[in-house]
Amino acid sequence: MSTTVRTRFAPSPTGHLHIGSARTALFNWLLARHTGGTFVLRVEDTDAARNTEASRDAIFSGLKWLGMDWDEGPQVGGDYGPYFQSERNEIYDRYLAQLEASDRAYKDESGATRFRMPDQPITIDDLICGSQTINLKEQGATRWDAKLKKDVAANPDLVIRRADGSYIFHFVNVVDDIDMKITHVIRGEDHLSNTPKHAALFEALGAPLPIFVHIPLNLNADGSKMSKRDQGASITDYIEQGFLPSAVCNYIALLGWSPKDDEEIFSLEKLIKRFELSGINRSNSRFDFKKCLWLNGEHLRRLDADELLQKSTPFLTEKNIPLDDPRLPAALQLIRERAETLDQIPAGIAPIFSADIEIEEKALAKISGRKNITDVLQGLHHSFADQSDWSEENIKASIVATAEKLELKMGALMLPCRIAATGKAGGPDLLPLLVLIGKNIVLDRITQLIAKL
RNA sequence: GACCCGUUCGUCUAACGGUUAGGACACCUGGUUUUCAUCCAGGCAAUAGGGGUUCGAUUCCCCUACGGGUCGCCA
Repeated sequence: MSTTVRTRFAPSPTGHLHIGSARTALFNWLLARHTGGTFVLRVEDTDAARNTEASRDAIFSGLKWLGMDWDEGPQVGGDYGPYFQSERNEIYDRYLAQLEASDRAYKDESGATRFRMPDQPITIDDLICGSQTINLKEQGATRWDAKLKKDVAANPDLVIRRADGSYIFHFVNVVDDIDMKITHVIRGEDHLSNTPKHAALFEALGAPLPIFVHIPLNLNADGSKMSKRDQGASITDYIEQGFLPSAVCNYIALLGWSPKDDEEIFSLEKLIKRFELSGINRSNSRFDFKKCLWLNGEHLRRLDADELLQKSTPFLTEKNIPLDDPRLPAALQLIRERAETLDQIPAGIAPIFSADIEIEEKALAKISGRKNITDVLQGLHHSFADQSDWSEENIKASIVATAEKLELKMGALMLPCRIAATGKAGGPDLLPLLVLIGKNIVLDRITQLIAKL
């Protein structure tokens, strides 16, 4: 048996959990789960000035919300800790001593420690991008100055420790991957160009290279780079808008990875089963929120009643919809067929639970011009009032009877009836909705609408 | 600017030299539901451009264009 897969997600806690980072985490997590390996969470907080506790918590809770757990890391521990880089200085000191002992690192005039870049070509193999060879000493001898817009002379030796003793990303990243026995480094393609440097460090530390997997980046819908402020960039956007974690995972998995067949609605379990590194493609992708929305609707419809209630609860509470109302389960079943996100649920079923409704102007405009609108509403009112058993069948019978009396088609009465009862032109299936609202309230609302016209 | 990666319908993608270039979202049209949504059927729509290699290129090679990335004592 080959060695067990160990992957890691190594976020820097300097902001919220970005959707692109979430996807990187997901790919690492999926590979570990697919292969029965280990998923490690490591917090890269070596930049004390930019790290915040709030950000760290947002990342943890974001991962958990998405459904990802970690086998080693903060909160759960593990054999290769600590899992905060800020607590690993002794380990870094030890590895640094190793480099210094072999004269691969030295202190420069400013007091910072530099890694002596080897003067020979370094070749890395990337599972996605192929192999590439580069001479870092040659290429590092100049540096692009963005302001001057030209190359300037530079020291090719990599700074790995600041004069104040704190360590630099490239060094700690490599040391931790060695020390934590990471087998697959799955990360964004923005790190591809850094990888030869990392490979040089691995070599100097006498460690074998992990398998590098640089995944393509996600861009905005217009092709621009996705930054923190862009729509849908933060995982909290999805939480607040009522997306389901499984749908978000499903969608981001499909950005850059393909099962190679026509299946595309995946639960987390199914993703684990199907995920293969060979299904990752090479080109950047753009976000398509409409497809994400569609996928969310699909996941919403697959929820069982209990899950639906549980997922909807925060959104219902926010809009003061009573959780203990016996009509709620039926209402949720009614609305779930046409909701794409959880936050669309309360508005759709609010007419059942709130005493007052607001008549939308657009809706009103659709019927206010009709000649016989008052007759229609009065006819419905009379016929409804006569029903002693407020059932779907009887309501339908009332509508049909009223339509015949007025020499109209049943369809012509549905919209006025809907607007009277809910204030909206669209919504859940009307007959069961009327049942749930209740006879007396429906009658009152018809009366109120007549008064308005 | 140098180096690196990429480029199939508007978008996500399939097709590991031979397909009428497939699927999905979006969009459009019809049907079902006497409402709304679902659903069903159909339609629109792509190999960036130019050279090779080959009997045959979406597929392999080169050039150009475009997009993205890297070039920090940020991660």
